[in-house]
Amino acid sequence: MTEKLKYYLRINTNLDDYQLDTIVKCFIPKIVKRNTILLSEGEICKEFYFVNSGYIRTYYLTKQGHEKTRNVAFDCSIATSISSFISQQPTSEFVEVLDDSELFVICHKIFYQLVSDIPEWAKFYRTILEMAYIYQNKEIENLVTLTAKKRYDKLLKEYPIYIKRLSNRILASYLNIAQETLSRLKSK
Amino acid sequence: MTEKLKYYLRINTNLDDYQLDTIVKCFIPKIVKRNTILLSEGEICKEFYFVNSGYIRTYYLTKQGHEKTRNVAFDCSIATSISSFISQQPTSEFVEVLDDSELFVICHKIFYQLVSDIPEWAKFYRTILEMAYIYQNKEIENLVTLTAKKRYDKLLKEYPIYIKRLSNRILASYLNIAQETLSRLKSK
DNA sequence: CGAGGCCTTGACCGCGGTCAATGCCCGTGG
DNA sequence: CCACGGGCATTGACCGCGGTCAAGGCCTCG
Repeated sequence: MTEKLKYYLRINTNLDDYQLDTIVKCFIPKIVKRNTILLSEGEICKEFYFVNSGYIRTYYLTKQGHEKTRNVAFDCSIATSISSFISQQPTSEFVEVLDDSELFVICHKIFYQLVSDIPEWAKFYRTILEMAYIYQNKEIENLVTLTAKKRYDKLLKEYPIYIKRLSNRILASYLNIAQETLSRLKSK
Repeated sequence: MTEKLKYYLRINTNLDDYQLDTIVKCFIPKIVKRNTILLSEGEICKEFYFVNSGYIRTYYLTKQGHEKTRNVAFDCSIATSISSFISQQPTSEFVEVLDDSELFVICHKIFYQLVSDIPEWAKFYRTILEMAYIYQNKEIENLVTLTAKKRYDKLLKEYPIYIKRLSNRILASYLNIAQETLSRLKSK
């Protein structure tokens, strides 16, 4: 059951087999039903997820009650409310399971224990941060330079999986446009 | 001349005096005139700056030729085109000096040498990444949840230095609004 | 003194949001 | 098995925020 997690770590780190085993043991499997909320606004994020199957998203709510999806993690990838996980301050995000999913969970304390104890894991953590930074950087660039239509076209071209697997409601909130606008964009 | 840099490192790291000296020696002073471009779109970012006096910004150009300011580093803070510095891929950003400034520069190679050699520096680097992530995260939240006026009001309240020290042209591009709109917002 | 950059103000307008009505799909319970 | 209700998608009408374009004034610097 831990094959995907092991595979993921093997290709993203230089951990040796012994370390790999140690680390994998720190992850606890968690079976969750679709629509489960793993973390709510105001809570402190204590968990870091590896998505074994299914997929999950992070989003926040505007004052007007609109959802803004910031990230979607499909299977064989990682996710959490990074800001809160880092800072251990209350999050403004929700983490939600979008389909019946199998997750592996590592808690904040053990995660950072590994960062202190295993240099190669510290390096992996650094890489996560670097990638997360670059991802957000692109996201900002898209938001401030592209129209709604161009953001849609770009996503369709670069990451069609988002368009295939997400409902219009969530896809729209990910692209930061109204659901009605997305519907109109698609019908062209 | 290196007092501010030393002070900055002392309060942001746990480096001992010997390490501090080693590191400070890796920074090279650089005096630059206002409007100097330190890095242009398409180049690979090789330098990391500490702003001793003056201030610098990063921005990019849209297809329509509009500037979008993403970051301003005032004195006693750090700056670079982080995405490109991390990835060593061509940047989409410009780094520009906004006033006659004194900088300390450390090059990419030595920076990462220190990351490998001095664990405490690796930790400092991690903290930079964490802070940069959180900063961008807030920026996205502001962009997708607030109107132009509210972004201005929030900046005025939380970081009035931006409004005081930046020209309207640059302030507008930082807030992601047209200069004319900013002018109208201010006159209320 | 002139040129160029910056700021302000007015007129205009289009992108995309809001509101509302309708249709569709699907899960649930009688 | 069908009836019903709720969530989601679509479409139309409307409109407002904020961008664009243009003109004019002011300041700075060569």
